[in-house]
Amino acid sequence: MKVNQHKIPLNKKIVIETSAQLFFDKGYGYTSMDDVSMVSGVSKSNIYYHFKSKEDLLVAVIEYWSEYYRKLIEQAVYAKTLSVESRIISFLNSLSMEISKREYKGSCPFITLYMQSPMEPTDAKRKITFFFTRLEPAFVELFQQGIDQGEFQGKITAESMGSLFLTTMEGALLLSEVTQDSSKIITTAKNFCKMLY
Amino acid sequence: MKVNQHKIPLNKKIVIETSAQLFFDKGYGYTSMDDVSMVSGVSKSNIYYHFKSKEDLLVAVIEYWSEYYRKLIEQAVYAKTLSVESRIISFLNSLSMEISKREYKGSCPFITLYMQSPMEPTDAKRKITFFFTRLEPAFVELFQQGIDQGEFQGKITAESMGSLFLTTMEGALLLSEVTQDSSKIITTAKNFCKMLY
DNA sequence: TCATATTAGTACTATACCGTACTAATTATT
DNA sequence: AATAATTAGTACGGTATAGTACTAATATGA
Repeated sequence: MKVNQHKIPLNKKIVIETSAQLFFDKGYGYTSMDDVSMVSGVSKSNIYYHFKSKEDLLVAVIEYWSEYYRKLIEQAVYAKTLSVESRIISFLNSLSMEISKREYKGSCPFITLYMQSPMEPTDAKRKITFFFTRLEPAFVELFQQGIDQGEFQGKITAESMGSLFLTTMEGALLLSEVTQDSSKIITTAKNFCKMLY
Repeated sequence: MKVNQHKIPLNKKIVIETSAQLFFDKGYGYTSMDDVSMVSGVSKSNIYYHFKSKEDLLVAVIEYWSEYYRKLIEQAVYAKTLSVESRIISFLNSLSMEISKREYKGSCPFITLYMQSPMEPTDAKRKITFFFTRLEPAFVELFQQGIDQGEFQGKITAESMGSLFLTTMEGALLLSEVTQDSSKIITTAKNFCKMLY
């Protein structure tokens, strides 16, 4: 009846999930370790038992978000019975639903956290960079399917399409936050697809 | 022979320009008022003579960047002898030159500063939102010219094009920083234009 | 000239917050 | 049962930093 089969201490998981939300909502710099302790209900001493520093916790949070989005995107890419555009739209719908749930605060955790990092290279920043380099091929594969199935015309290569799409949607996520307009995500995606026909 | 005709105290200007760079490079939260004082060479007491708080200084910095980019974009939009694409490319070239000058740190000051702001609405955040709402019509006008001159086909409206372009380039700026790849800006723009032909 | 605005310097306060130390209880694990 | 891992609690140290107080010098403008 144990929830926790893999020896991951329960509190460690709670702390990661709590601070993932807090860092995302309030920002890394505006979230104190005492905040994390209070909101999670885990004692501060226990937090420092699991994480040697706040930055160490940040790295764990980034791993958490990486895994979270990796799964989300995997679902979209491998639902091969649907058209590429409908897979894109359903993926973005789940994204924009989450964003409106959090009242337009915090569009993309990776960019948000990267921008809140210090100038110096850190493990956190490296992990974020790595996430994006891993992400692009997934989108390229998606558009390759779209080209192969004749859904999009091959005016530009699948590589360019995937890269451009990722870039565009990243911009849409951020601008939807800055302009408080969650509809931007879907309209951007639709316009993008229109240009590909 | 006075540089300073409009009664703007010299030090005030120096402080704004210095902190514009520091906030951009190091980040708002990682820049102390003592840093600003040391780098600018203006005494801290004098800084607080001109700005009642650090956040007040931030607002001035955002106004500075707004004006800076407004001018840059104005030049691009109203150089009507050139083709739209070449105006876009030359505008983006000046952008990416600046970015490589600062060694890929700090892509878009507005997004960077917005992401570093606290959750609560602030004057700074409002000014950034305002900047982007003002920015979009300028790009729309640019693409309207492109359609009118037959440079782009009207597969989507000039409104959609302008909005999509702004979104895409914003994403390119950010991802060029996160992935440390300044070429992304130009390649993104070129691919974007290719899709419009 | 005289008032006002701008400047530097120095010292200081208040506080938020990361991280540590230590104790002791409780919960796995073997 | 014994050992190790996980947990809470409490208190505190150290430091960075926003902002203030006050004095006094210098520039500016009327």
